[in-house]
Amino acid sequence: MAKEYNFREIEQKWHQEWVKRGTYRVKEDKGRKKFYVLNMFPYPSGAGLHVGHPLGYIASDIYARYKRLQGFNVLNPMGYDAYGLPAEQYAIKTGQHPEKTTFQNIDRYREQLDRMGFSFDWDREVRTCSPDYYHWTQWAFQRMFEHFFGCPLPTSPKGEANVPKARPIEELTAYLEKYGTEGLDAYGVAQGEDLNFSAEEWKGWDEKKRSDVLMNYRLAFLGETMVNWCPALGTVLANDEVVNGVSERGGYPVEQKKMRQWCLRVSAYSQRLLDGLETIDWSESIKETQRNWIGRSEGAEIEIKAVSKKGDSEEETSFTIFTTRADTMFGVTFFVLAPESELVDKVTTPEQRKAVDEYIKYVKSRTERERMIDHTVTGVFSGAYGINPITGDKCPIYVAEYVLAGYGTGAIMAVPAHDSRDYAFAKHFDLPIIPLIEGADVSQESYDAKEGVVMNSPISPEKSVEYDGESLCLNGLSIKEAIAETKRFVKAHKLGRVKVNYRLRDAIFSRQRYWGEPFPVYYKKGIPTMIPEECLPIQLPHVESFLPTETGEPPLGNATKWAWDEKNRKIVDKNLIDEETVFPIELYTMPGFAGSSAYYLRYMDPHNDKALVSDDAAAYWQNVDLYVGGSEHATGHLIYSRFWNKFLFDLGVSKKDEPFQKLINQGMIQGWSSFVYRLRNTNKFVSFDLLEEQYDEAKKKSLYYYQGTEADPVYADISMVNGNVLNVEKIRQWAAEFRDAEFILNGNGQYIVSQAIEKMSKSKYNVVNPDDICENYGADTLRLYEMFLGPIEQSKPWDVAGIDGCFRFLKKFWQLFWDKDGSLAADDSEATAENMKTLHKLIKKVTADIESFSYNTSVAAFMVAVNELSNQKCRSRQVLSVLPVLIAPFAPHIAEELWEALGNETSVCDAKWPAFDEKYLVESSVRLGVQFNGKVKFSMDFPVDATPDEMVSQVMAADEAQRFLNGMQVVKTIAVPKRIVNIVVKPKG
RNA sequence: GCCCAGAUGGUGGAAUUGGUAGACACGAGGGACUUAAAAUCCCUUGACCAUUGCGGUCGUACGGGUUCGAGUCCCGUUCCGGGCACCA
Repeated sequence: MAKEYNFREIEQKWHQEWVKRGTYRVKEDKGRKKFYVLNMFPYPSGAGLHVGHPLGYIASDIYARYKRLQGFNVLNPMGYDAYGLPAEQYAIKTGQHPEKTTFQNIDRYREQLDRMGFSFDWDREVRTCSPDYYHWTQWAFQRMFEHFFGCPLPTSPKGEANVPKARPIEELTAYLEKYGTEGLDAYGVAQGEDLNFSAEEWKGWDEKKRSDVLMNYRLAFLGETMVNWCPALGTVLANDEVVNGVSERGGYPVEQKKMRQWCLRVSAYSQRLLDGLETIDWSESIKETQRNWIGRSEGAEIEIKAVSKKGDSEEETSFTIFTTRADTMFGVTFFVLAPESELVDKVTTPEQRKAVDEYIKYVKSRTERERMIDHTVTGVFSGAYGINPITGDKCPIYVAEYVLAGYGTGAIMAVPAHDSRDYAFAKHFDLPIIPLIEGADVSQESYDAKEGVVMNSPISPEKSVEYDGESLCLNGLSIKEAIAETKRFVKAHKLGRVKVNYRLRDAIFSRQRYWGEPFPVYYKKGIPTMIPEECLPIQLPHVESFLPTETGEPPLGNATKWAWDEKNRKIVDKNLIDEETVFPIELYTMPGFAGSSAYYLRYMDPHNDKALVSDDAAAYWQNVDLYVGGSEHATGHLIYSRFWNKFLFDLGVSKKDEPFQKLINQGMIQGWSSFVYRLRNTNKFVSFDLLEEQYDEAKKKSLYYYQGTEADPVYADISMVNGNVLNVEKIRQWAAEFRDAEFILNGNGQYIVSQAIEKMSKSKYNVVNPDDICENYGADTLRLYEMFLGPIEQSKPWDVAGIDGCFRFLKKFWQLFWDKDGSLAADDSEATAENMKTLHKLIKKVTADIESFSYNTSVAAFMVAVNELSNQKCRSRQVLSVLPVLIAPFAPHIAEELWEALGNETSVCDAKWPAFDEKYLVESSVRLGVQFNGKVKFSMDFPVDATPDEMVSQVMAADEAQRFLNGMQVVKTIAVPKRIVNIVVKPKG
């Protein structure tokens, strides 16, 4: 009897062995080079893992194992992102406390992960919801609170490089004490607020006022921001949770509300986040996404004088506009303010007051979302006029919602000829349009392109105001030159300044939720104060009622023991609050991204209770060499994490400016959703091929009818379907709604379902569970198959059909090592040249493929090699003993088993990755196609080292060539060694 | 609207980066073994024409171009996916 490939036995055995031997435990080892591989840690949802989850884990595990075989000291950890909204939603849905469900889900995940044979060092596991872990989330938050961002101040320690970074807030307070805001260069003055004061003023203020002022600079700060507030749900909602002004869940009204929230000053790091992208090895598309998100734009801020007639007198104020098109100053025909801008109130004339107030009321009634979708032109005249400093023209100032308060200065100059939004507005309000680019036709639409030659700038010389004897003229310049020239002019005559703006917003950092990190903050007489560092972590109190409350009180308000006793430095009952020594603690919790922002640092030193990470560990592991995860985190986690790391880098905690050197974005594995069709208002289901399709233009989807009755699609579980044929008996047992249903079958007696490729999700009943695959084929087959499916970066639907091919391959691979009688086939016979060629071809291919993450082609290379060796009847130990090492990254269980069978006592993980030797691959001759006029006519063998001349003369001498040379003359010959021989001929004469 | 990435057999996907397109796998068809099934093995499988032989023609979304030679490079078009979006 041949020895059977018993994957169940093998895999179980090695799971136990690995644990017993501690095969995957990692220690810092200064003698070896480190390599840090990381997956985005999973969110343990109630549904468990589906086949899509392991894709990235397998890919990174292959790389980690490969690097280890190459002699690197590899860190490959795993943990759980366990705090946040989904965990809480799941708990609410199942009526269980999140503490309970989260730990249940984690256990289930662990069980599933363990089956797949990953080389994770579980001793380093982190859970964001564990106090040992969030201790350091809270710690980092406190440090952000205690820092501001900027270049060294005169009050900073001497000798610091003049680069902007996080600096202790004490340097700022020392400055303010000495100089006030005079000459201060620190990031973070609140938008639109005039924050200038003298040292005397500062000294005169009380603690509360100073605290408020410093909030404008702290990297973690309390700020007033507009949020989508849903009173019925008692929580803030994200933009995507609001649809048409009502909550997505429940349809409750949502209002715009200004709320005091904790925020992180991510925007301070805009330029560094942008610059850092140049130094990391990420895909161009994800870098581009981040660049868009950061949204740097270079432009100019220009001061505009405004006059409003109030009664008989004229009142003069001024405002600042931001533009990237300084060259279009001569085309300005009006100005626009954002409705939320504080200037609106200042400039509005009494005559226009009523109209403006009404307009602002209307704008306030609209949600952020409505404003995004609906671009109809709205606006109102303020009654005031702005004076264009370049032309001296007096242009009306409008208030319109198309100008956003949060970007730039909340005020713009409108150039209808060269901006489509201004154009639409000008047409609507019948305002003049002055074209500025030669040849641009602006009678139908604006000319927005940044190409062309400037004209009408000015229309006539007197239309350009003189400053110190100089007036601006841009006529004849290209747009680029005109922009530069205008900037120079504006700067030289102090009409404004050159300015860079970023779209990146500060992150709102608090949630009215229970299941998150509590803030280590208490309110001492209304002043937010940090709980002393050595008292951390502040543990999340257990509360029975964790649901958001209707009044908007955060659930932490239900905690009875939730006040800070400053004197005794501990948490006490909130009834003891006296505002003298016992103070209320912050009731908000941190958002999901708090815990996931620096977890990669914690893996380096997960049990340290003195620091987030020890200096030694951080110095050894540096940063993540290879990070694997979904691209959906491009503008979330991957921005926050980079921000967080840069902050910790400024503090010296993190040793690298960028946390993730190389990033691979694995694609999604989609599921095949299946639909059965129920005739409306009946319990009859009709086979899909019997339905008539009609396309509904209004709903933009197909509707289905059977004998005039509309049929509605209903999800059927993927396990009920074979191909596209429904197992009727099975579905009757699956859910009550089908038990007594009538199924109308097609002519073949089958019920056909319709199918769609969708994201794998429990609610779509298209989830394929990796456990079933492991059960039927084994983890090695699953690993191999998921890699074989295609490039890891690509999204693709799960199709179980091809898995047999990988299973067959592993069986063949296994059989290579065993004789018919079940004894080991490997012997001491010498490997043939053919054997060695196959082996080294494989080594070369697999090595190159792993380095470039082309795992699908390396699996194919294995299949070819095994077929060849099998045909060669190779028994040589010289060859066979290399194979388990090569396959170990992909299929570790079978590799270990064969490695042991070959008589090795150590784990295959500690073997050495084989080097390929070119000498086995060198051919004595190479077969090349011979072309005439670029068409391959026949093939010939050439010596590998043949020169072009030799190749050509060999072709000319060949009998086959005479056919094509007959009656022809040679025009040209092209011969590239090992590549191609081409003879260009044409008829003689 | 702007930006990014794509389009190759019935299917998933290869192609040394400009050098014989379709590796490998699935599916399909045919055959061997078997009482039978499963498992295993062998052959065929881009299209069309020829098939008693060689073989020939066309083919990488579409239209052009560069080149001895293009799936690969350039220009234009169409379609699909992703991101951003009154960001001045």
